[in-house]
Amino acid sequence: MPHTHSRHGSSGDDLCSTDEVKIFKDEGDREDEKISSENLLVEEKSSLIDLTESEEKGHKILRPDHSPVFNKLDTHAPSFNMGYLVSPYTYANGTPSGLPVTMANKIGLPPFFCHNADPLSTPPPAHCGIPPYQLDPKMGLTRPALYPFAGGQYPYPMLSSDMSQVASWHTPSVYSASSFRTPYPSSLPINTTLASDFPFRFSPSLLPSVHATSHHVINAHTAIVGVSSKQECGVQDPTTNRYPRNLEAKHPSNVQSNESKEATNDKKKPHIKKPLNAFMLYMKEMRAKVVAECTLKESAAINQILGRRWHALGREEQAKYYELARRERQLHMQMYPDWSSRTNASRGKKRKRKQDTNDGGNNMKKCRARFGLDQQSQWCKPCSPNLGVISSVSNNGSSVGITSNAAVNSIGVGMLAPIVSGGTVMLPNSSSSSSSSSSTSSSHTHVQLMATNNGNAVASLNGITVTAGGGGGAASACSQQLSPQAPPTYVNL
DNA sequence: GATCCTTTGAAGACA
DNA sequence: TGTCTTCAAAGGATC
Repeated sequence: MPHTHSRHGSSGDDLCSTDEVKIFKDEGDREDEKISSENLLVEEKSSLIDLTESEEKGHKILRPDHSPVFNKLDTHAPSFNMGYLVSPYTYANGTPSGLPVTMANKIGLPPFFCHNADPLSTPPPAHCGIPPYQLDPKMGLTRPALYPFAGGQYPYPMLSSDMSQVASWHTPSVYSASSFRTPYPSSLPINTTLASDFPFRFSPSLLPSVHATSHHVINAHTAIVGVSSKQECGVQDPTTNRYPRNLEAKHPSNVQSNESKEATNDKKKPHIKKPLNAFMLYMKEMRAKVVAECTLKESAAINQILGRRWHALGREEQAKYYELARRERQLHMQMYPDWSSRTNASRGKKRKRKQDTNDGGNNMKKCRARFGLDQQSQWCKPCSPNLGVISSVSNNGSSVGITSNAAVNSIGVGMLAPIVSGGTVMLPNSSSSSSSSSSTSSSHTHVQLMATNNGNAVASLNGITVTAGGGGGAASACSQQLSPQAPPTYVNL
């Protein structure tokens, strides 16, 4: 069987040496619990995989609970332990702004603040693409009228009481069916043990009814997809002079005679996608949240955030995704015993240019070059951890995306704040500048926001007033603010 | 319309 | 054995 591997995660560990991720503390004493995956040795990660692989190879290790994974997750601690979960702000009606971190921990709350203030709305599963925001193709991420507050206080608690609602839909969905595709055909036999152990990628119709809970809002997306135009027969790679690996008859002498025939055959063959690895599963789950938290829409930027968060994820949390991925592979292997990644290795003409660092189309690289940042830098952040950047006004002119180095280091997202004259929003300071104190206020920086008539944003941080030009959210500071008229302004926090 | 970008992990190919 | 490459997802950007 092709599903054996001899490698364990490598690139991620490499990143650990360069990718700075600050470990934030909760208000409580959860410091000890926070085990960053960056601290994981390669051997440790390997052990995670080895453990599951040993099971995969038939050495079924006795585990106390093989119930659906998402059930287990209901009780575990949140994935991220950030110290700035608690908003010091109040609602417009003056009620306390949200749950304390400790409570958030108890309910398995992710460390994300959520703009969705509608307590009646149930955020959709990540894959549904319906974030609790209105996504206007022109205006970008928008929200329903959210600025009815008075007095200029930032009305969006980083963690509102409504977050319990968020928790209710987020936490179970970590491994819930709603978060993952259902790639396997119902006609294929399913090992019942496995199926019961791995329900999240089966639709209710594909599984015994016992799994068809109300939580399992299944996306009908399947791993078997029609052959798209991308999936053409392999061509010789001009850079490597290689021929696709999955087509044995791709030698030039055979290509001409077999090309059209195989192309026809390939088009008839359903494309069986690779099972998702742990990180992919994590991304699929978390993407919608990241999109909702900030103004980002570009997947590349979002993936950078998710990559950071993945590294910041505790070992235990990661292990669950590794386990999930292992089951994905296991099930995939059962469903498609003849399939191997080799099958998909030559889907199209797509050949990456990873080694080409002079790619002029890379906005991040452009931005780095413009601001003299090294290649490891992300988000146009300056090198100093004590610097921050106010990015830009969002497209609808009613909010401003703010990102600081601290925010990037901690959660990797920009903050979206409404522009109000005299409005205030807080940026989380970096862990280096925040003590272990439980005082929330000591770990945040107050930012005064003001609107201007020309669509720019004026923000005042600790008495320093800066102006940022129009554009998008935090990521847009990179992708859109390349105009010399409106460079991002860095300020000391 | 195809490809790129960006991330991590899995796995095959190759030296 | 180690290195390289591709593909999984995602969607805006670019060609």
